Amino acid sequence: MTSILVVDDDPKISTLLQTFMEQCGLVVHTVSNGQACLDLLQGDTGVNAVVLDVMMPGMDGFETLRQLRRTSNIPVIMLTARGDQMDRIVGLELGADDYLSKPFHPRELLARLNAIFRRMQVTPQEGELEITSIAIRNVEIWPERRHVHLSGIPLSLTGMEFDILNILMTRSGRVVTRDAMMNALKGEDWDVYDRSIDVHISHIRKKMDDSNFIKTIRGVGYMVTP
Amino acid sequence: MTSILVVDDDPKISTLLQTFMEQCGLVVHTVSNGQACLDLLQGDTGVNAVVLDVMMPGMDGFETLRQLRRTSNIPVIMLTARGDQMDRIVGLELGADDYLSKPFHPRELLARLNAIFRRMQVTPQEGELEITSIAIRNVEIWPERRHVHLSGIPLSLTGMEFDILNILMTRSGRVVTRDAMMNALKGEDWDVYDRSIDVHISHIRKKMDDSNFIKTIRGVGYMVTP
DNA sequence: CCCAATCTTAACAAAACTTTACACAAAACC
DNA sequence: GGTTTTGTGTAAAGTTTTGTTAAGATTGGG
Repeated sequence: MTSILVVDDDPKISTLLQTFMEQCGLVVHTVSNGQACLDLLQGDTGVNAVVLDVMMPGMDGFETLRQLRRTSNIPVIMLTARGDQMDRIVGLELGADDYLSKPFHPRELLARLNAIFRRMQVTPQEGELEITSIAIRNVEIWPERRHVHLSGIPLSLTGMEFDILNILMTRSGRVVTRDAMMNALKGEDWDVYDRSIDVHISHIRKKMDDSNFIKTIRGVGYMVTP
Repeated sequence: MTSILVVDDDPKISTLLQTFMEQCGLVVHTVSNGQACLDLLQGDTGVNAVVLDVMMPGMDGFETLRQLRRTSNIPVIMLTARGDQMDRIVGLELGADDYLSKPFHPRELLARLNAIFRRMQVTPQEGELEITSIAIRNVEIWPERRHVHLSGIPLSLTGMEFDILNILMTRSGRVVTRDAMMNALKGEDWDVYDRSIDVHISHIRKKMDDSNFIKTIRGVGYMVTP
């Protein structure tokens, strides 16, 4: 029995999706805000996928996704304002599995859910492997433990430095923009001068005594190559 | 090594995607019609995903996908006319994994491919342990790592210099026009005075201490011969 | 409340990229 | 062949972006 959680503050959409999907044989739960979503998914609830609206009062969809991804890789489809390319890209970078632009036909949502389940080919619960460490070249990082080793020797980083290195290694092989970092590290409501990140990068490089591990992609951001 | 098949009758799009994705370390094949796509995928070709245009003369994308799905569940991203909701729904119901509306930025296609691979748990790192390089005469280049060796000695290039050398070596034996370079390196919306490339070429030649490795094709562009 | 560690901002230095300018070379023309 | 036209090589100046340092501002523990 496949179970879906719909997170949307607009009851019209929630009930529309609920009735439509229930007719198609799905179990549907609905909540109206991000916090409730996180709370609900905290335990082992048997939910197979989440449909998450971006625009919500209080904690928005991005923030919800960001926090959700700390502990879970449950499939998430995001509902974005129509045609907003930025929303889509941000969502995918934060780890969304798909998105859907409003307005949309419930039928299309269903098609996408099917596509995701077919792709996964395994029941969602099975696929949750916990990452203990990521190793790239002579650097190994334990995200949960917040430890880093450089050539096997512990490296002492401050909180922000660790977060930045962590996000770069987690997304190795892809460029991470300063904006993406700020979004992933704190919330949208973090208006920090971009250059603050440059300073942290500089400090990390100095502590690592290696200016090449983190590459500068001029005009875009930074990257770690696997 | 991740391998992609692009199916599109428009050579402009095919080459644009090919150059962009090759820059990103993917192996890209292109064919211009659905039948060729099916023929190519008949055997075990090691292709990891298909990018399929909907609107093609003869067998269109839907028919191609339908026949493909009889024997394969390889990931397929469809390219649809912009904003055509019906196309998207039909495509997803036929078993497409995602779609992308034209016009789109190659970067977004890449983001979606990554999303699909992540979902499939075929993480790029898994297949990319092997370092692939292109070696021509006394020059060896590692596109993913962004490293170059000249006669076995590391050569220090700036980002733009590397990109230019990389595209010339990736497409060795063929002339690359300045326009093609600008398209491949940045987006279509990059209005730079052509001569900027000449200056970079000049710098590369000086750093390599070799004016013959990159040949000038007067009135056309530049070329590296294997 | 004070101190110390950390984070942010500001300012300047350095690097990378683009544009300009002119010398030179190749092709086209007469 | 000599001249004009066109395209390229490259030094140098101009612009943008990033690196680095150091001075505030913030935070959290004692």
